[in-house]
Amino acid sequence: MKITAKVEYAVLAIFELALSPEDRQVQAREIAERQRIPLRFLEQILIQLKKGGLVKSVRGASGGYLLARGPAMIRLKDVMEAVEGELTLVDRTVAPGSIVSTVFSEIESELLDRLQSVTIQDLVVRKLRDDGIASYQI
Amino acid sequence: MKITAKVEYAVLAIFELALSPEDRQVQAREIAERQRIPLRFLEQILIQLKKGGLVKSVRGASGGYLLARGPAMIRLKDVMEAVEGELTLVDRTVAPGSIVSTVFSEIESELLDRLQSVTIQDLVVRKLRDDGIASYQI
DNA sequence: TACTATTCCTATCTTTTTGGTAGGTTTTAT
DNA sequence: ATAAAACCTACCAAAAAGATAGGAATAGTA
Repeated sequence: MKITAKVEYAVLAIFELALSPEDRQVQAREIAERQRIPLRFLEQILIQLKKGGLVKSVRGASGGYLLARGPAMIRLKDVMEAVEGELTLVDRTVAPGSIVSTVFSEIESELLDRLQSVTIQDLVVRKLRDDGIASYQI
Repeated sequence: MKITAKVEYAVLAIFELALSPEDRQVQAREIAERQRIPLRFLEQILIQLKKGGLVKSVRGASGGYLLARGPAMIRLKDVMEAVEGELTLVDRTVAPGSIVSTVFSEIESELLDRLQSVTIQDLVVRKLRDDGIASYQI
């Protein structure tokens, strides 16, 4: 795989939702401004995240988005898959069955496991800790 | 990063050189036929591998390529870098300094370490073992 | 009811990357 | 001399990435 701008935008958006109070929808416009994401592009990403079951939306004026479940239940891999489809390091191998291909597959699996191991909650916790440390330094 | 066809071709080519007797050059044409790689494309890849210091070449009629050092001294990461330049999971992050970007960087480092941990010798050993097992099954 | 702000759907567009091809030069064994 | 190989440079087509655009559906509010 490759962490494209789109994937990073998706994670940033989910992260932004995780940081804002539960049950209070956040508008695409807000996220776009805070994270410097092109609004029309972000809209498409949010729709994909919705289809992937990661966010809920409220339509109409003063609508917005919320997480569909708690940040501890959302993994980095989920978010990436929602916008990228199946995650692969090797798209279509050129020598199927070869040892080279096998080894790449093994490494791919390990990478996926790693992405699975990180939750959005983890990111939030780390941010709070980082901000805490930063505030001591003033 | 992403394991492109080009990268896989490069590893397959190096692997092919590792399998053939030392100090006996192998022609691009041979590698191309054995691994089903478009010859003209492979030629370019071999030149990059040479510039990367991984292979030596013998020019002129009945020339060819050899590994520049033993397979145990060549790592998967070396081969990939020779043809792809610097390996990155996140090309240019969209939110530098953010926790999201930091976590992706950490995972990238781990992936690079993993690619560093595999040598071409490892691939050769595994192939011999696999072939051994296969031959028992006849 | 009209207006406005928002989500949502579909299409299009531009740039970059990928995966080659092509023509020709240099080198060397025979 | 010839042929076969490495090597160099340029080009090209398809796919992916990164948006932008037009407008429909929905809902809060004056």
